[in-house]
Amino acid sequence: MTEKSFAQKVLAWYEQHGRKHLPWQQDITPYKVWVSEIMLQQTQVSTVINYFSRFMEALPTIKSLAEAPQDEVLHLWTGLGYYTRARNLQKTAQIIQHEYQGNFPNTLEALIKLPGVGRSTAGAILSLSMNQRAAILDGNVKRVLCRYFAIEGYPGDAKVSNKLWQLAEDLTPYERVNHYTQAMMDIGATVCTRSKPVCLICPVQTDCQARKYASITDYPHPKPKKELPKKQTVMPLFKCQNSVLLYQRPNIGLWAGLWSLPELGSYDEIEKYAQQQGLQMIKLKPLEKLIHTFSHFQLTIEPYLIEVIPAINEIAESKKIWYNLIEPQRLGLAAPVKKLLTKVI
DNA sequence: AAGGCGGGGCT
DNA sequence: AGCCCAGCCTT
Repeated sequence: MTEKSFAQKVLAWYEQHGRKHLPWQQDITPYKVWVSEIMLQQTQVSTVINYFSRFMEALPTIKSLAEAPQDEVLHLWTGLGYYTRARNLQKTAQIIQHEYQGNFPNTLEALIKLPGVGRSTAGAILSLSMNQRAAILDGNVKRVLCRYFAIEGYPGDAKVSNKLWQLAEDLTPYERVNHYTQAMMDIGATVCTRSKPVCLICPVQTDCQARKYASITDYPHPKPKKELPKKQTVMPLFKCQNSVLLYQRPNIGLWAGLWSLPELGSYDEIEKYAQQQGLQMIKLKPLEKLIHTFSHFQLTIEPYLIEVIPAINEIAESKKIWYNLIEPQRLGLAAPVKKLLTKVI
């Protein structure tokens, strides 16, 4: 006896555990599958059940949907979100009504052209309602495949997505595609869940690569964090005895109202700045660079510790202070500034 | 508080 | 092609 194929295992699982009593699985039609798929794109099954039933009661046919007032369609959609989908739903119903004599097209190419129907939804309609061999790749299936094959990379990335589609199509059986498709979605939704997957009851656990390496929840890889824009600044710590020169930031913008070190564009500006402030530089020592991450950018701080002698007739300014490191004044400091100050005591 | 979801629309 | 968005829900 030869080893069962992936699809055979999935189909065997479907017999026992697959969902067969959902409202859109009764007296299956392309219309029901389509409406349910659009709803399921954004909402979980338990919620969709009620919306779906109400929707079908009010608009039981493509024709009724095509001819309904838009307000009626949106009313039935209220609470589901993504309202352009409700509008697309009606647009597509009108196209089917007028250009396809009320019958769903039965090819991938034609289905994909319908507004709101992409490759995955088209695959679902073909396989679930027409038992045509077509693959789907919704979030559930993506997760199952990413884990089973330990797919590296973010599934939203085009290269990774192409790979997943290829695998999804290769695995799709020639018989009982409808059951296979339903089973894949069910496994993703009930077994191979995002967190706490129940591998022990999974029909394909033995060959699952992610499970093999005990790294199930490492897959699918998360969306890579966008690299934050990088900015640089030079911060001189002008030090005289136990005090460092700080200045107060304006009341708007970054670090509003907090006290900070001077922020200079480059090392070359230090001397000029010191001169302006009437500071005589005695000794200069570069400190270790400091990276500070904001929500929207990353700031690399190049600090320099500079011993200075202030001018005799130094002018006091309200926005300027000699901050005593031994007996610190009580005032607000920008976080990285606070950190820098602890290093020079 | 962040991230996922399938497709559309913009660059 | 790659990026961002929608609106609600889960984690």
